[in-house]
Amino acid sequence: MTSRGPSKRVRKAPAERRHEIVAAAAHVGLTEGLECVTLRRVADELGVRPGLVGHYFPAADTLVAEAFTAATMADLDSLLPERPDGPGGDDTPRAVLRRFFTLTSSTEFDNVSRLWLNARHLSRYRPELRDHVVAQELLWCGRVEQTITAGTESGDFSCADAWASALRILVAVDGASAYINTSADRRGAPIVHLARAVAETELGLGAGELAPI
Amino acid sequence: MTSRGPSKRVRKAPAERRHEIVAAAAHVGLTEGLECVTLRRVADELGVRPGLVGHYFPAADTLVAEAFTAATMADLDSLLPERPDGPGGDDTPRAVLRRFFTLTSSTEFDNVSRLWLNARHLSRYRPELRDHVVAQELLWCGRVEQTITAGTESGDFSCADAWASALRILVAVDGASAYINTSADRRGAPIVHLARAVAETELGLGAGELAPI
DNA sequence: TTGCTTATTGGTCGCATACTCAATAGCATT
DNA sequence: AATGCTATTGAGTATGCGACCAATAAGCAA
Repeated sequence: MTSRGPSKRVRKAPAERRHEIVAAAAHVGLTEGLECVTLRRVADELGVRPGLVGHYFPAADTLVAEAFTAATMADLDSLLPERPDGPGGDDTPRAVLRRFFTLTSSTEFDNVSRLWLNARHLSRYRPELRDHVVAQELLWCGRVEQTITAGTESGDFSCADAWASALRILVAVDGASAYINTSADRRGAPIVHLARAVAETELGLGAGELAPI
Repeated sequence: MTSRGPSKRVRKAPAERRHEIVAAAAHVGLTEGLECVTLRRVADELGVRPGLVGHYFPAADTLVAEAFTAATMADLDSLLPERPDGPGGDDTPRAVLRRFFTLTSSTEFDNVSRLWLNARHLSRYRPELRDHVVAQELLWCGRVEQTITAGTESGDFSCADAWASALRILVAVDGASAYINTSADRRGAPIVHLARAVAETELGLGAGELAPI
């Protein structure tokens, strides 16, 4: 059980404490939504007083923005490894994309879909968050582009403009996940595979070549 | 100029007042976001006291939900007329879709894109709004399906499953509009035409056949 | 004109948020 | 063991929200 009374105060190095706060904020944002990333909610998560969180983040917007980046960065590397054939698995670009589409359409990814939807809307009001979201969008798109380029060079894919194709593939992914809070039960419907189909078209592959094995 | 002091109170028929409130809430939701649809904000818009709005909407969620429906219903009929060849223009299904893609990718549609993004996220927390969004999603999809079916019967389109195609087309539209608050400046990029390209593929048309004249 | 129904007001209450700042106490250094 | 730096607390301010309710007055009907 979590400690009830005012626990003995623990003094930590600023860098460590700050990192701890961002991690807690990322967890709250991922599971409950970025609107719930408040000084009080994050402080509760850590068992500290709200004032402490406010001390490290004089503007709450900064905490929300960093929470988003922390949460999405974690998924990025697992979904799209920086070097498709680097250490940690000699996956072919085709295998990487296959895994990408399998994971992004699984229910494990639902909270991540919610987070992106959340962040893209909240960016309307919070400029600092907006900057972080734009940066992540570019990062993800670049990572997909890397994978496509690698596949084109190895002869697996046939693609004239890797960046444009990456853009279109991500549009399809984001479109499919837009309904996560409303008509998510329609997932079994044709929309789940739209992103995969778009990718196959973009990369000159036959239908089903990026489907899970 | 707007009246400053407490203007003489005006007494209206409940039905009229209620409709007026929903219209004002829809305007606020469309231009400033559904989070700004509060009892106070809507009351200001109308020049009445917040208590009055609260009287007509004992639960604020209801007002937000109805505001969303009112705002989206207005666009639906202008974008996708119920009878493609009915009164008000003997447009062919092809012309209807052409206009649909032209309008949805114009900047005039930006606030509508923001509204949908807004509503789909907010549905996470507000069940009543969620119901309205789901209903609108079905309505829009059905309207696209109608147009596709009409085009298939007239021989303009070639489509096996009109409903599935309508779903995929809307996924592409929503995907393209997901970046409205973040990377909207990328609109000139290939993503704008993705939805149109998806539609052309789905309906067995050649590339560019749904492009603006 | 008088009276009555009820739409509308004005105020309050409880709760949650961000933000500020002096006071406190943990921990490393001396 | 004593000292000093500063991480941390606790309390307070200001703003905004939804919800509630008695008092008021607008406009219709008699």
